[in-house]
Amino acid sequence: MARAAGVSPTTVSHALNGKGVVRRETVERIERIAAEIGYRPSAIARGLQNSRLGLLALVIRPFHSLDTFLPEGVDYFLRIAGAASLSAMERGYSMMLIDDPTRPGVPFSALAADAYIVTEPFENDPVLTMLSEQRIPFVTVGADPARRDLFPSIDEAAGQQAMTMIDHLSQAGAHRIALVTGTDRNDWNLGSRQALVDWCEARGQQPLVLALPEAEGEQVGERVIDHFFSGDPAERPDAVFCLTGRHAAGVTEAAIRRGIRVPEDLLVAAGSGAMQNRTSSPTVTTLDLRPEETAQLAVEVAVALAEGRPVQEPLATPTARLDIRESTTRAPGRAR
Amino acid sequence: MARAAGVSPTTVSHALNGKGVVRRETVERIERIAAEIGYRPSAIARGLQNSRLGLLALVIRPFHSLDTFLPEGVDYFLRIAGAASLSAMERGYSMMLIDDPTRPGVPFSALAADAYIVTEPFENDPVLTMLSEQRIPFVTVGADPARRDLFPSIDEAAGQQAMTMIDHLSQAGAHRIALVTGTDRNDWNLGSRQALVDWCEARGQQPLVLALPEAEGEQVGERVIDHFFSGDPAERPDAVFCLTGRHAAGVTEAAIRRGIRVPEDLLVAAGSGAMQNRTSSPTVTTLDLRPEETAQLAVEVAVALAEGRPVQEPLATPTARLDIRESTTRAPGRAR
DNA sequence: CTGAAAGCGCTTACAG
DNA sequence: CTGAAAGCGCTTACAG
Repeated sequence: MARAAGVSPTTVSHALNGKGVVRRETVERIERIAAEIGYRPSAIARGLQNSRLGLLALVIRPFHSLDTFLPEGVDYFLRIAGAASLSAMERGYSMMLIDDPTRPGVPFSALAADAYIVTEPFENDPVLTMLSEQRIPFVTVGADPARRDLFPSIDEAAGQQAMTMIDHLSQAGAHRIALVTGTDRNDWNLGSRQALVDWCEARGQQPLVLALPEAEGEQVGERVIDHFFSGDPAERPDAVFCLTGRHAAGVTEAAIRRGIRVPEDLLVAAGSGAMQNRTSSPTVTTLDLRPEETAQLAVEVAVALAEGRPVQEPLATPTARLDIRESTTRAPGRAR
Repeated sequence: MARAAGVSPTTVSHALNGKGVVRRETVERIERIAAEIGYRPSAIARGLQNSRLGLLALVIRPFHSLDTFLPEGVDYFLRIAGAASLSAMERGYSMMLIDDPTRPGVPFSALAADAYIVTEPFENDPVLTMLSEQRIPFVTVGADPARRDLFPSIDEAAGQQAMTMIDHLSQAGAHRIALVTGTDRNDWNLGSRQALVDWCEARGQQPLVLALPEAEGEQVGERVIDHFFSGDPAERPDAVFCLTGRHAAGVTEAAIRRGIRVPEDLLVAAGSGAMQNRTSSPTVTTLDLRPEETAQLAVEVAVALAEGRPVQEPLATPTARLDIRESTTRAPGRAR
């Protein structure tokens, strides 16, 4: 480019960036020639100056166990990703969706972001360890359960969200609530579990909790029913609260297959919604986690960190919205 | 790092990349120290060598007129983005979701991808012009209607997909099919329109076509009905084929509000599905464009281009799957 | 107003 | 086996 315009690289740089002092005509000539030959400064070379590319990365940790962003009917991750990409754009950043940046052989780019957003980190998550060791800015959505106040994080208040549902089930007539969590050791699973345990303790009940792999989706239905309904009839739950929508869908189906009526004999609810919960019969009550708002907040924080600006803590995700559906709505007078 | 290990940068580079010849012990020492101080080579500096970052970019052009990746109930774009990100990872690339890289003030990173995927480019799309001028590799999903064979593209066969639906409507009893396209001048809208025009011509009919903004979604319902049902009764369609699921949802609602029964008096179908088409009453027949497979193919091509490998043309998106629902299913004997 | 020099943090011939 | 030099494509003091 410098050669084409017959000037030095310095002048090209000055002219195109409006820095320094360059004669008007020179600027115009350089701009014209740049347009002609389709010259654009290399983003990489520019990034090298201040080690900033204007790039954010989103690491969706549950992907690790789920192996997809698109579990059938589950749009949570995609909604996070879409909203985060949008928010990033609005702030002049690009957003990159990556898997695990600690894996050997990741592309250069996976380590080149100015700041990272890590959703649902695991206990002692190696991704956070790496990021913090390298002093790369990051914010998590849901804390690392083992390092709660060590890193900037957006609190999910998993326990509080769980209580919203537990209260609802209780009001809907449940006396004995069983909880089905996933197996990932993240704040969502652990925090929700703790909330139920505390709640049961306060009422002198033994908590009924089962952890099953998120990835198994609807398939876990039979196992959940077997687990809670094969023992002492006095110990059977009258409500099952599954953290994932697909688990709840599977439980609902399995219950009905076994002749357990939903909601008459058993209330079922999910801590996060899947499409099938809106279309199944009965439809299933869920929590809408409002991932779009969470993503927006996360991007806001990530950008601040990338630019070295201070972040106002504490940060929290929006309160989940309770979508009450048939699975927890007993017709008055028809309750068992 | 070099200083910390008491060796030259060259040796560090050799040791960490397994290139050149370095004594075993030296390699080990360097690796140990690197681990200790959390040293990782800068992705940007490495990228500068071969101007490759291992970064792909996805430019979803309809975003321009839609202003969101998440129109209520429409998961098409997100499914493309999610699947593309996944496929990229599998091939050792990161995927970046960006808006319009030609806009002034875009982040450096938006111009730093090794190859671009542009979905649904517009006629004479400036994004393609810029990319081709700068000799940045790219592939489009759906051709630029004005430069059909100029750039590598994955053919959507919009006309063929439209014919699938037109044939279905015809078999379901339609004699007069109206088409509602979007207003973006892309291959999808233009190709589908052409297919209907040809089909009508072959049957000596005047084509009934209306283009309305994609972004208006369900709102267009009334306008579509007004447009096609206010004139000469002999000229009224007995089927409306909307390219977008939200348009179809709006048309179905509006028709019913006006006392036009669906499917008895009017068949309605959509060229791409939205959630509401599966849950409305009646449910609406749609085409499933299988965005995941399209995304996977696009990434495959983009990676090949980024690595300078030849691409096997012609390329085509998978054949859409027809999801037949109530809006085009007349009970036998009950048809008008 | 313009350009030669140094530097961003690495890698790659090449010389020792 | 190791390191000094050059270079990737820019930008930023600084000198002229």
